[in-house]
Amino acid sequence: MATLRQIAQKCGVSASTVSKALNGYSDISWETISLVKKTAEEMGYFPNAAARSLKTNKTNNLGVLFIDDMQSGLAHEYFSALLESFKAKAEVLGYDITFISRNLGNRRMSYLEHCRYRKCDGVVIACVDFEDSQVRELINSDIPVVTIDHVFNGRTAILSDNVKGMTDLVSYIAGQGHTKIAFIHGEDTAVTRKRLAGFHKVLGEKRIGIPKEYLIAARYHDPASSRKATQALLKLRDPPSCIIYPDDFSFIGGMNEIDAQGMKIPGDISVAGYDGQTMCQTIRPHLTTLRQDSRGLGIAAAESLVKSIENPVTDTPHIITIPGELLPGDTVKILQKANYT
Amino acid sequence: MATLRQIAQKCGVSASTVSKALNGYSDISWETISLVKKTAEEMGYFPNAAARSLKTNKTNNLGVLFIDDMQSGLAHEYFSALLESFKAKAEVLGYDITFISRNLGNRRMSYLEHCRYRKCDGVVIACVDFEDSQVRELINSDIPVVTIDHVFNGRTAILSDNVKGMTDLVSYIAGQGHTKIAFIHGEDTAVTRKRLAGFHKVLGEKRIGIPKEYLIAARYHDPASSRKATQALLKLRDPPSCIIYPDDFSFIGGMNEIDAQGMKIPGDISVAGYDGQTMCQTIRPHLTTLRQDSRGLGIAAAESLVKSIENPVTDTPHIITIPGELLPGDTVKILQKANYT
DNA sequence: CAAACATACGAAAACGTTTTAGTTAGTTTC
DNA sequence: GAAACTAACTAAAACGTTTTCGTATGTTTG
Repeated sequence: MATLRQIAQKCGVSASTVSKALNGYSDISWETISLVKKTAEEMGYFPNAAARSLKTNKTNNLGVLFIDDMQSGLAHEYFSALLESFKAKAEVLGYDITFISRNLGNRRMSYLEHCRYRKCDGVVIACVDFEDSQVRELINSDIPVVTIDHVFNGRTAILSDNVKGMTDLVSYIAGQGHTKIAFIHGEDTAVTRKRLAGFHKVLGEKRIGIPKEYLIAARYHDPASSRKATQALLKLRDPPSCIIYPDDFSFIGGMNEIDAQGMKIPGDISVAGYDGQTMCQTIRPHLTTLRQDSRGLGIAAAESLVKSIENPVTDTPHIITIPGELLPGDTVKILQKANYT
Repeated sequence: MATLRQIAQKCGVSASTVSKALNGYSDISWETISLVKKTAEEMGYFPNAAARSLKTNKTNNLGVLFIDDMQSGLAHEYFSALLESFKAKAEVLGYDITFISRNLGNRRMSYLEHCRYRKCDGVVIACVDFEDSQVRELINSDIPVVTIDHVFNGRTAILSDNVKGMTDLVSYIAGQGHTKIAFIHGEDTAVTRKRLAGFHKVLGEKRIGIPKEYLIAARYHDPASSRKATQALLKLRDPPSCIIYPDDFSFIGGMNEIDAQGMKIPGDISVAGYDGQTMCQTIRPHLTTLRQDSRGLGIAAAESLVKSIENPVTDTPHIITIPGELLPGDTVKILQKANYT
């Protein structure tokens, strides 16, 4: 690889001049600049990232902290799309990405240490146990951070609009005439609480009662867990006419149970998911669900993070909420068209 | 962050001594080593990756070249699992990973240039157009490379065993008494050719004829494309009793068509997929398919790549074939138990 | 006892940049 | 025509390591 010095030699100027010419300094003549740029191009010059970052303390590298242990990290379509779009946007903005983990080789290190070791200019955090002390250490550090689907004091956060999403979904279901709506929700997280809020809001406004048994917890992304919950719901003396699942994948577990009971969707029971996973929009019947704009989240995260890196003074922490989109699908039966209130 | 010099000062030795102590040189006394290590620990020392790699020309970074344009990169469960396991294994071996792309910021660069810019110690290439001239440039470079599911002259490759996989799958189907087996195969790639070879091998051995119309091309991972192919197959005067799809996701398209025709799986027609995607093992009926060990591929890739980086002399290019596993499922009807030959 | 050898350490150069603080030469200004 | 500017460049230090080649002791040898 060509170095600055080699270009300098070929152009008959000093290395500093070449550096300045390439970096747009104003005290270099136009002729020199164009000569240098041309030779650099010819020689296939690329700056040595290590040398540059050693000097500038900037790496043009963004850390990505997605789950660590356990599987579901990239398996979740929600997160793989998020990562994909984040990466794409980061690239456009001139940044590469590096996965942050708890240890490299036999060396044990904290997330923060890993970030410092690799000198990440900023970090995006998602899909992670936000109570973890190492995560908190990172969030409380001086490294620019953007979190996804979780808000921290004084930090920029990108949120999928779970309140509005759930509101839209439940409004739609109620609008089809359903009054006996059950919600199998996920574990107690910030996201879950938002969705519960949306759920209660709509039913409260419409004065639709919610029997305690209609709210039941399951694990996210775990069809077996949702199947069990479905079973419990179907056994009730007064079973719901519609079940909302924690996510599209979990719905599959419910579907299996419904099938096993010899019931039909949506003839005998209506269902809805949450996510907008491709697969569930491909199989029949199309699942009624709320598509989360995970690509939008990824893009917003990259933009926000880079902005906070490059304009540390003018940029102040903020919260961006990305709306989802109702996908009506075919799994919610029309009981009676309610008059829109 | 603490630097070597600060540790040196605290210990009353020179920077070189600290460096040597930390890197296990033999000309440092045991007492000094332990003193240095202790102080380094106390001061939370981590070597500056940039400085180190500037000097050693080693970054402990592996490049990952997965698809560039178009979506399906990480959406494919096959690739997301591959990436996940590759990353995990690489971490254990002391390497971080960096995505390689065609341009950073407004700068256009080739894959090779990106690798050089980031000084990747090695690169894994998968899920990419292997005919692309930039890909070939990278493969022909002096950077250690491991390719996935494609063999290049003089390069280490990790392959999912498509010949054996297809052989096992078709043997199983034929073993259930099927003689009219259609294969909707993907675009013409190395993988497709291997699967076709396996397909022909089994049917040839069993003296089962293959009408031309039973071999039909579709696009991988595209249910619409497979649906069309399915439609064509079902319209035949002598339609197959079993259809093999290019992959599990494509099967969904076929399923929709079969459904639309009012036919039942496997009562009226049998089907099989390829991949072993979680979703298709969760819905009912469980898809008969061949699970590819994508995690195994990722692990093998990381191990091979690191080995070739760290032992450049003893390591010679090789091909590793990772077997899959037949998942019998419920979508292939037993016509008559054939006697195993 | 001189010569040879070990042992434990340090000085200094080097990696390829960026950036500050000059330095030169030419041009205005009064 | 000296003083003050300006334009265009360069020298050199610095970033934090690694590594080669010394050097200063002390210990064996023959």
